[in-house]
Amino acid sequence: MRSLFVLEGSIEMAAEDKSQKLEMMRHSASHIMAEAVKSLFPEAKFAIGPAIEDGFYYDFDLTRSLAAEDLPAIEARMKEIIAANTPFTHEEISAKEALKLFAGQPYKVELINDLAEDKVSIYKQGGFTDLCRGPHIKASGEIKAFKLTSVAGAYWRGDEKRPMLQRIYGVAFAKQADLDEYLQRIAEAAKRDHRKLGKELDLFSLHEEAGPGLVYWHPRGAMVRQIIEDFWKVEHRRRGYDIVYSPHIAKVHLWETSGHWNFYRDNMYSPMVIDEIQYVIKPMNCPFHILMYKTQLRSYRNLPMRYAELGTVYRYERSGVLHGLARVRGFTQDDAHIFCRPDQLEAEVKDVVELAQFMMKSFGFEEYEMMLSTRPEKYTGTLESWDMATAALRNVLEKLQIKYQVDPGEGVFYGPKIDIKLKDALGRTWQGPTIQVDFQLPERFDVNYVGEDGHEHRTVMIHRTVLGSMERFFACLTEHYAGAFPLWLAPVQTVLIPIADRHVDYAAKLLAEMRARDIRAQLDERSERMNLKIREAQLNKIPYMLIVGDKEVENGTVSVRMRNGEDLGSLSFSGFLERIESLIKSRELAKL
RNA sequence: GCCAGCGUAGCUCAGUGGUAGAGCAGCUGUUUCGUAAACAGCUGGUCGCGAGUUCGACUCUCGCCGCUGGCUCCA
Repeated sequence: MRSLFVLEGSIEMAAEDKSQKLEMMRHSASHIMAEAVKSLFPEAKFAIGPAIEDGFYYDFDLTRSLAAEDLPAIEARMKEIIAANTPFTHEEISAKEALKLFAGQPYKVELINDLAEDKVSIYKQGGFTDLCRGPHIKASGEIKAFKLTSVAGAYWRGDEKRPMLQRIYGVAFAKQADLDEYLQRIAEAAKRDHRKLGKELDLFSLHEEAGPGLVYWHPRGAMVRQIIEDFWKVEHRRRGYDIVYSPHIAKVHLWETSGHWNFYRDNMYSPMVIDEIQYVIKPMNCPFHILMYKTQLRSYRNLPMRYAELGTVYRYERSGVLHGLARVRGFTQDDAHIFCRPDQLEAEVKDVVELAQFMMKSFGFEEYEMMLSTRPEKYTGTLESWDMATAALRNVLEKLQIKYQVDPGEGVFYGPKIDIKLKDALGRTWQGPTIQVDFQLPERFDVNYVGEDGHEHRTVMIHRTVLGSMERFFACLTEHYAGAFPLWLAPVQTVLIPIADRHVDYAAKLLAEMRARDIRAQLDERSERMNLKIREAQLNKIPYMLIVGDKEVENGTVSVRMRNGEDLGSLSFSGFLERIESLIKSRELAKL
C-alpha cells in the first residue's frame, strides 16, 4: 500500500513522517549499493538489504572475501549511480515470472517460494532489479549523504547452519550535515568505550594468559563495585529480601535435576571429578537457593520468601562473542529468587519491576527498553503454565503503564521474562535487569508450601536481577558517564593538591579528617608542580580537587576546583565538608 | 563457533627481507612552583606464539592464541 503513495507523488509524501522518509531513503541506498556491487562483481548473488537504524545493509554471496579496502570503490560506483539520478520503477509480476527473472539468484528464489504469493513486487533501478516490497524513492538522486562503514559476515537468514554471506553496512542521512554529525557522534562514543576507559582510569583488566572473559577488578573499579553492591544490599533489605551465600560448584546430579544439564549444557563447563563424583561450576544460582528453601517445611504464612545473592556464575560463551566487561565468562549476578504463592505472583513481579526502575533511576539511566519475552522453541513445562506466567508479566506491565515490546520466542527454557535493555556508548543494547517466572524448577525440585488448607501446594518461583550483572552494569555505567562517575560512585571523590612540599602537613590533616568521615580522599604529595597534579586529577575524572597553599594553610580553607574546570574558589574546609557530604548523601547524579 | 581485519616497550603508535624507533609512563637528579604537562639524564622490546620459505624473517606463507567489527548465542 505504501508504495502507491510514493508512486503517486508528493501530496501523500508530505503526510509521510520524516522518519519514514529517511527509512525509505536508506532502504533505497541499499539497493543502489547492491547495484554498485553487481557492476563490480557480476557474479554476485543477492540476499536481503533492509534499512536499519541510521543506515542500511545488504548481504551478498561473492566469490571472494571483501575487505574494508573494497568499500571506496563501491562507494565511488554508488556516487556515479546517484549522480545519474536513475529512476526506481515498481512492478507487480507473477511469482512464476519472478522465478524466471531471478533464475540465477538462489536466495531470491528461496524468498519468492517462501512468500507463496501469486504476485510479487519488484523494484528496478538502472541495471538492478530486486524482489522488494518497497517503498522506494523516485530516483537515485534523492540519496544526499551516505557512507559505507563496514563489512561483516552474516548467516543467510540468521541461521548458523546456512551459508555465511558478506554484509556491507552503510549509513545514510537526509543531508551531509546530519551525516557529519553522526560520524562525529560515533567518534565521541568511541572515547567513552568502557574498554578504553577501563585502561585509562585503571578500573579493570582482562588477561589473555589467564583466560579470556575473566575479569580482574582493579582497586578503583572494585571501589565503584563495592558502592553499587552496598547500595544494592541496603535497598534489598529494605524490601524484605534475605541475603544469602551459596557455593560455586555442585554435583552434576543437581544440574540434572534442575534440567540445566539438558537444556543449558552448551553454556556449562566440563565437570571436575571429586572423590569419583562429577561436579560442575555453577552457571546459575537458582538450584542452590531452592535447596535452602527446602530445608524446612514452608507455610503459606511465610511466603513470599526472597533470597538474594550477589552470585558469581561461570558460563561458556563462544569466543567470538566476548566483549570487554559487557560479555564475559565469569560474572556476578545481582540475583534473587522469590518463592511465592500463585496469588502473590503478580504483586511480587510488580515490586520487582518497580525496584528495577528505582535502580535504573538511582544510577542515572533514563533510557532503557522493556521487553516481554515469550516461549522459545526449546522449553519445559506445560503450555498452560506458560500462558499463565506470560499473562502475569503482561498484566504488571500494563498496570504500571510501562511501554514495552514483545520479543517472541526469547524467553528462557523454564519460563517467560521481562528484560530491561541498557544501551552502551555506541547505542548497542545489552540485557541488564531480567525478571523470569518459573513454574518448572519448583516441579523438578518438588518445591512446596503448606497452604491454609493444611495441604501441600506448589510454590511459584521468580528469578530476577535488577542490575543484570556487576560486570555488564559497570560497563554500561562507565560508558554512560564516560568514566566521570557521579560523586557518590566516584572511586576517588576528592584529591588534595599541596602547592609546595611545606603544605603537605596541612593537607595530611584534611585527608585524615575526610577519611574519618568516609569521604574517599587522596593526597597527592609528590614533589611535582600543582599544574601537573591538577592535570592528572582531571584526567582521572576526580570530582573535586582541593588545592592548598600558603593562603589556605593560614586561613584553614581549601581552594576547590571541579573536574569540569569550574573553580569554586576558596571555601572553609568545614564548608566544603558540608557541601560534599550532602551531595554524597543525596546520591547526586550531575554529569560534570 | 562463523566471516573479515588487527596483534611492535607498561600505554598510544611509527617502521623495514639485512636481527627496531618516537611520545607518554617508569627510574635518578635538579626545581618548591597558585588552577590541564618544569628541566636533564637513564632504563626499557625473544616485534602475540609455533612451524615453514630464505644465506638471512619483526617483515613472506601456514597453523594456533588473543583482540576488534559483525553474525549466531546471551546477564
